[in-house]
Amino acid sequence: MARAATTSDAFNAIAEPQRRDILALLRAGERPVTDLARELGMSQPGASKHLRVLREVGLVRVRGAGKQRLYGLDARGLRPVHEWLGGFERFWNESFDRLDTYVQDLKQARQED
Amino acid sequence: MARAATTSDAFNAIAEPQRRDILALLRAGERPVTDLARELGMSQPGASKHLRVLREVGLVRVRGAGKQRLYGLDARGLRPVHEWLGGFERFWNESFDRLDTYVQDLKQARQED
DNA sequence: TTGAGGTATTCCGATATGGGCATATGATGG
DNA sequence: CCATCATATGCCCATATCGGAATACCTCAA
Repeated sequence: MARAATTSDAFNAIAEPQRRDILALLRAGERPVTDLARELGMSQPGASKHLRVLREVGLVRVRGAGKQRLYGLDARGLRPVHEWLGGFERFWNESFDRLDTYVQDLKQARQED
Repeated sequence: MARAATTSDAFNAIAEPQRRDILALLRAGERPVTDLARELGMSQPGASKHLRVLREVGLVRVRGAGKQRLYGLDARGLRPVHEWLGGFERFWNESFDRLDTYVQDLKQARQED
């Protein structure tokens, strides 16, 4: 089996940096494909492909506007990610502490050599 | 070019559901590989591989304990993800609104057919 | 030392990726 | 209808993936 499809969920979709960039740009408002491509330094087909992925996981919506197609952010798709992360927030500081004791253990072990 | 390596960053590491499950389990405390494998219904080599990835992006720490190796959570690695997401929280409700108007546009367009 | 439990690594196959390029499809204005 | 701009798709490549199976590795105990 290969890796899960990028189109499977938001977690996979935002694993790709360029797609994160696209989403970030779209916070400023709707944009046509070519705009995004130019602004992010990618090819037009490249942008279209990434947008397709984002569309398929529901992070982005399209709207025809004359010849153009305006892509807009639909941030609700990020909620599952945020919720999953929420389960870990309380461990951030704790992890710091644990690491401290861990590092001290290492030092001690080194002295015992 | 293929997809970015899973070991490249936390975003890629948590794109895999089983790895998310491992991290979630580790919130309850350190565990040896076999434990995780059994509890999550995966093979021992499978668990080891996922743990390697998590180790390489710094989401997990190991500690030898006799024959066993205890894996523990290091949730700090999730911070970048959380921070990136933070930039979108304020768009969640707004997106709702936008979607409403979008749906209404669709309805209207359909009536005009 | 040898054996045994616990874990990591290697090799394999099937599959999905992202990028470049060419080209198909769409919509608009003459 | 045609030419044109805007976008989407298809195809190909090199590469990375995850999973399974076999096996190498490590640590302890006898």
